[in-house]
Parts: sequence; structure tokens; C-alpha cells
Amino acid sequence: MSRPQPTTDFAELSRRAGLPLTHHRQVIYETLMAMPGHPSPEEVYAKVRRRIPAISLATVYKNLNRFLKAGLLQEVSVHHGSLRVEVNDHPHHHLVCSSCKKIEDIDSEQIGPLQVRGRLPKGFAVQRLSVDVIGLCARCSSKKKASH
Amino acid sequence: MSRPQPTTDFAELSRRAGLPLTHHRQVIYETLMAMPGHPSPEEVYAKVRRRIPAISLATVYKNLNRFLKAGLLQEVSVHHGSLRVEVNDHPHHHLVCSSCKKIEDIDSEQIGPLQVRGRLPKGFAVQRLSVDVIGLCARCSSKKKASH
DNA sequence: CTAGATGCAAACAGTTTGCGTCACT
DNA sequence: AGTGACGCAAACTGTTTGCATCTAG
Repeated sequence: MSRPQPTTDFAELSRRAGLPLTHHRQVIYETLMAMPGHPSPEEVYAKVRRRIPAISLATVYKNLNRFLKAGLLQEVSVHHGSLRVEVNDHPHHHLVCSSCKKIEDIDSEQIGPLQVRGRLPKGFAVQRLSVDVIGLCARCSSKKKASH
Repeated sequence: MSRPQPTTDFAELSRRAGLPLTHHRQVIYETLMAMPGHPSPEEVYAKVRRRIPAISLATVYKNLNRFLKAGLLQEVSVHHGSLRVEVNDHPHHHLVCSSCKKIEDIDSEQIGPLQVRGRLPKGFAVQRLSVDVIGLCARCSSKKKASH
């Protein structure tokens, strides 16, 4: 009941995001809405192709990125462009800028104790809980304002 | 005071991890210990090179991966090999297998309400909090036992 | 008519791998 | 001597980009 017709919605969403409405874009969006889980660009491409066989992977990438920037989609976890490692030190979490990808540590006490309630899939052995506080850093927020 | 001499330690750690002790490995480890933050392989490489100019990037990668597998290091966030997107649905978090990288959703209620206490860097505008419950899924835990 | 979307192929960045050589135990 | 580490270069994967063409408004 909380799901409005995607089709109608998308025209509206596009307008709000300042994205011209195109057929490809709409099909990609509808396809995404029908993909539960955490699809990769290739998976989206494969599914979209069933409706638009001539579409190119580049178009899928370009639109996924536009959707991400517009907030219509989220990435499961912010990708930093390369592997980032850290030494097993005292417990902490991360502050991540979704725009410039900068990472800072915050003390685990700033989040407080965490606990998983209820059932996890049988046999899953928890190693650690990691919290990402995702947002825009000061520099990126001000850029955003300026750029418009 | 909680920091034992890295040098002595590493011989011990290596043995426990079943990794033959080599000079390169030790230098990489010591370098990492002296790098706060979230270095990328290239950054580690650059720094290690100051002590071992002839070292190759591949060696750094190989050893970072060995350290990760041995648990001497952590990745800041589990990398899934490709971009993963998801639709802005109701609030949830993720269960991530650190070995096979499989992602499952868990309801946000299984973690409970989160709140950031204390100061964040000035101007940081929080968009969302994302919790990853990182561990080994049933399949990977059993493989691990078997493989030894 | 014009801004912007698309397709293609080439370019890229990051990472891994195969293999010959070298070092430690 | 043998196991495994290292260096090099090539291979690979995922992603982006430049450019010519097409399309919606």
C-alpha cells in the first residue's frame, strides 16, 4: 500500500531530480524497483536488456550514477575507489562523505553499544559490527550549495 | 602502554598466522602500524618503498591480502567487487560475509535505534547511518573448518 | 533548434596472476 | 633441497570517457 505506481512516479521523480525523462531511464528505474537485493550494474544491465536489447552497458552505468547522485538509489556501502585497510586498533566507527569519499574515525562511544536482536541466518558467525555515518562533509556541502 | 614493540610482536603474529617471517613482510607490517587512517595499497607501497626501494606493488598487494585473511588487518568496508545499489526502501542494515561477500538485509529493528552522540566535524551533514554486521556465513564457516 | 541522452570503442584504474628467480629453514 | 616469497609484466575486471549521432521538448 505504500508503493505508488512506479511509472507515474518516475516522471515526477525525474522532474524533481532535474533529469529529462527518457524511455531508457524509465525502464532502468522500473527494473531496479523490481530487483530486490543488491544488484550490480551488470545484473541491472542484463535485466534491462530484456526490454531494450540494444541498450549499452555505459548507459546503465551513466544512469545508475545519475540516480545515485539524485538520491533515487543508494550504494550498499560507499566505495572508496581502492582497498582501504586499517590496523586492528581500539573500537571505532567511520564517518564517510558520500561525495568525496573521505573517511574519518569516530569513537565507538559516539554511537554507543550495539547489539543484534532476533535471529540471524543460521550459522552466521558475527565478527564485528561496523557503523558508517554517511553524509556530506563541510567542504562538499558548501560546494553543493555553490554549484547550483 | 597498550602497544607492545611491533618488531617482537610481528614474529609472534606471523607464527600464529602460519606465515613465514620475511623482511618485506615485517617492513610492510611496521609501516602499516605507523599509518593512522585508512591507507590504500598505493599509499602503503609508497611508504614501504622508502625502506625497500626495490619492492614491487604486487608484493604489497599479496601481503595486504595475506594480512587481511589472517585478521591482522581489516578492510574499512567490505568490497563486493562491483558497485551494489539498492532502492530506497524501508530502513534496514546489512549482514555481510567477509569471505564470500554475500549481502543480506536485516531489519533496522534488529539493531535498534542509533544515535550519534557528541561532536562531529563541523559542517558534516548526516544523511544516514548504515550498520554492517560482518562475519562468516554458514557456508564459509564450514569451508574454513574443512579446509584445514 | 538545442541540450542532453545514447552507443561504441578505447582508455583507465585498481588488482591479480603466471612464471622465472631468489631466499630462508 | 624444497617451500614459498618476490619482481616483473601481462592479463583482467569493473568503470569511465570522448565523440559522433540521435531524440525529446
